[in-house]
Amino acid sequence: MLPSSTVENYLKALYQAEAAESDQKLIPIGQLAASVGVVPGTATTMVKTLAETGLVSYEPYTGVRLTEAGSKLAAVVLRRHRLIELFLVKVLGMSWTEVHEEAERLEHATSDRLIELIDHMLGQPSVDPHGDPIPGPEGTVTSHNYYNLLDCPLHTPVTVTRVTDQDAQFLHFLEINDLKPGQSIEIETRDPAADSVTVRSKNNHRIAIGMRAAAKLQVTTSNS
Amino acid sequence: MLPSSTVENYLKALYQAEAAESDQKLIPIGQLAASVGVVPGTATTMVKTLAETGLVSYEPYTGVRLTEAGSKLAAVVLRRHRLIELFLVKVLGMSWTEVHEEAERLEHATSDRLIELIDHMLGQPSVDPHGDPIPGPEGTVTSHNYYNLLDCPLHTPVTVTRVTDQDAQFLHFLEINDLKPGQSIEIETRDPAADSVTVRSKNNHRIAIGMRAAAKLQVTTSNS
DNA sequence: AGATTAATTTTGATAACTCAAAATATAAAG
DNA sequence: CTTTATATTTTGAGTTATCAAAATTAATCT
Repeated sequence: MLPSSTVENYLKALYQAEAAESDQKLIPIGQLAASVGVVPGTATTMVKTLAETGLVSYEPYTGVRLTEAGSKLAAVVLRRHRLIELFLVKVLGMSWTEVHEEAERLEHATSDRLIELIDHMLGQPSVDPHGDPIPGPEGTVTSHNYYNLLDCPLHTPVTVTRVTDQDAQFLHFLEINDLKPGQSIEIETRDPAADSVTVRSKNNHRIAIGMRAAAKLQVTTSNS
Repeated sequence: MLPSSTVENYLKALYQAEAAESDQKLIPIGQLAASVGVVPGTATTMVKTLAETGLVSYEPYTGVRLTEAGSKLAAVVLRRHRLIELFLVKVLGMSWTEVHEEAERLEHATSDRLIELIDHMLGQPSVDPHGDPIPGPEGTVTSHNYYNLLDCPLHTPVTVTRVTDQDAQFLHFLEINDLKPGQSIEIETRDPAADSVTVRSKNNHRIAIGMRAAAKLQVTTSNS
């Protein structure tokens, strides 16, 4: 039986939560519920059926974790999502700030066939417009460990390579401030007390962003 | 409230049933149920709620008809479906024989925005790969009245312009016999007793097809 | 008209997903 | 080590869409 889009969304949320916590601890139900957008009770019920299907392992009052099978399925959904995003940007000329919503619906309606055609047309890309890695057809991911604006070296040119937030407002903010993936920037100051990071971007423009936002911008140095 | 894909499918089925019957009579519930793929009782229930929403008018034991609103919505769904089909063929290189299934799912997951981008990229086309007319953004259709292989003139070159069946097997049959839309053909014989129509296609190939199939092939003469 | 047949509607159940709010378990704080 | 706060689970109920099968209506055929 093929999974409903609801199931796909739960798995995807778990996959991303697990990826965010680099260690392999359980995801609490409340967090899962919040990111899927349901009340906690609903998530509990759903998780129990996912556990019966063998897609997650569940420890009551403690949390959930994807099984091998669940993780693979989630990766396939993310593959669809990210290839669609890139396709919408590259082929249809949509803005990277708006493709997330669209992909969120399309990812549940595309056949494997179509996804592989898109993959081929795009030249088997490895990252989507936000710099998120695109899993392979079998759900294998090659994930890099980038710096973010909080731990990268100061006064050193770095390139924005990944943005770990899909909010259109935020992405738009990055766009108008030359902080899109691909752009070269340099950190000037980092002030935890002021909760602020000062960035020098293209054309020597200076912008201060909060540390919450800074953590969402991942960068690479020229030698990595 | 935006309509569920189930509702969209019911409306689409009704729209196409009404288009098939050129006169404006009611569509019997049984027929609707069959084309949506549910048992009649289910269709009855659904039709009653559609009637409450004002999308259809319903006469118990007699049949259903789309209202103005329902008709418009159905046309918008068909617009999505047909633009997607053409897009899949033109841009992604899929075969016209296989795009129907894919569009059947995608049509419920595409935003107006995306549809208009596709429309623009394709140059605001008027027909899909099967020759079906593409309704405008507001649900307006310009429908032609083509001949079909049962009533077109004999021994006269005609061009296949529309195929009113989405079955992949059938479409594949047409493809390998040079009967795709755009192809020029000529009717040689028509024999009701034998339930057979003989067609001469490109390269003087002759093929006999049943009248049931012949009725699904619409053609235009050179002067129309 | 009366009986048979065919289509339609109704009824009762089910599956998947959800919420609100009560009950319970765990963690934190005094 | 109790009390309090927080997170989780359970319970009861609602929505949408479906089917099987019984009941009803309409149509057809002597």
